[in-house]
Amino acid sequence: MDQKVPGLTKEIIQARELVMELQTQLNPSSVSGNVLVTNILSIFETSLSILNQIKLENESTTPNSSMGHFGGSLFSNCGSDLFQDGSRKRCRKGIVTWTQQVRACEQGGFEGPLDDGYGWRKYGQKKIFGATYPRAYYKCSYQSSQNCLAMKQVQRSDLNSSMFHVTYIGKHSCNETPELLSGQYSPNKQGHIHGHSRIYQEQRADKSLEETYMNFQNPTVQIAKQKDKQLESYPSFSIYSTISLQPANISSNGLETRENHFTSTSTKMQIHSPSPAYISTPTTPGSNHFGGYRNGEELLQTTVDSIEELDQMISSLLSPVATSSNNDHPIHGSPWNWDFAEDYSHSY
DNA sequence: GGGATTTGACCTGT
DNA sequence: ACAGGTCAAATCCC
Repeated sequence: MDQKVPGLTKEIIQARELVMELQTQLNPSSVSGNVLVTNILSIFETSLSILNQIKLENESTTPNSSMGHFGGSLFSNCGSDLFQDGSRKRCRKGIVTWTQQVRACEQGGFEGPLDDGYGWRKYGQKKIFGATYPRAYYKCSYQSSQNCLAMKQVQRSDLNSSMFHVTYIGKHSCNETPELLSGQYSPNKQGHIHGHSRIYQEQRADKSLEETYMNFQNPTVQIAKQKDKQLESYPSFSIYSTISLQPANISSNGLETRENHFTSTSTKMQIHSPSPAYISTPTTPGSNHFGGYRNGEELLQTTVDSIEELDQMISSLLSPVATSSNNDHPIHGSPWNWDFAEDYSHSY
């Protein structure tokens, strides 16, 4: 098997390039077409991650990775968190952690702040051994004022530089609710966070995102950037996260069986949403749902049976209804099922 | 002025 | 010993 990994990796990379080429020839107005292509690319990304992990496991003397991988998200069971780069994450007992893949699209403009509407404060950035790009560490802005212990780590994918791996650690205990889903997280709306206007906050977030992106894009950039910050002309891009529409097949030990990613690609779909962490979802095992999560709490879920329905859902998400400022549930009238799912909680 | 980010130093787990 | 994670002073930016 391990001898075949390089060949298989090469084949997948070739296929991915072909799909990328196909994507450039797609009609931009074809939502479902773009969704499918994006989903295929995401599957390639996942496949490459798996192959890389297999390779790392074969190379290491500790082959027992206990990382579960669900769709675009990775759940840690905290036994031996083996990352893509082969590094291990410190075990955090009793704390929910999950990873999601967030796509950065260089062609687009900024669709909004990098993060999920919560306020994050960057407290560190570290070069990770064996990884091309550094990992950035964030804490909830309200850690000190509200003792919120939520954190996240952002690292650009080595295998697909347009993808970021975002690891959320812990749930928010602060009172601040993300405003994107409630329609208040609009660049045109003002609010105040800790004495700063929302606009200022978003400008900071956008700048942070931009700089973070540049750091991840080229680890050496930050040195030059520091000297020449005002003169740098950065490319614009937007961040999209993935939504898994089909749950991963889960084996008896609770971990996804990898083969099923390949055999069920016709029904396992992902769409990219302009609202990053809100709609992205670690797929809940064992249910055929389309869910959204917000820092560990599932926001919504529904079942998708057809492309038409998917289109309708996307339209709902992108419609003005979804950005109405006074809705507790901003996607009224959409085919979403607002029954909140059981906590998928992966506390260990 | 004050909050956020940067980054080298330090801490901690393996 | 080493690598990941965190701290905190310096710096940035509004």
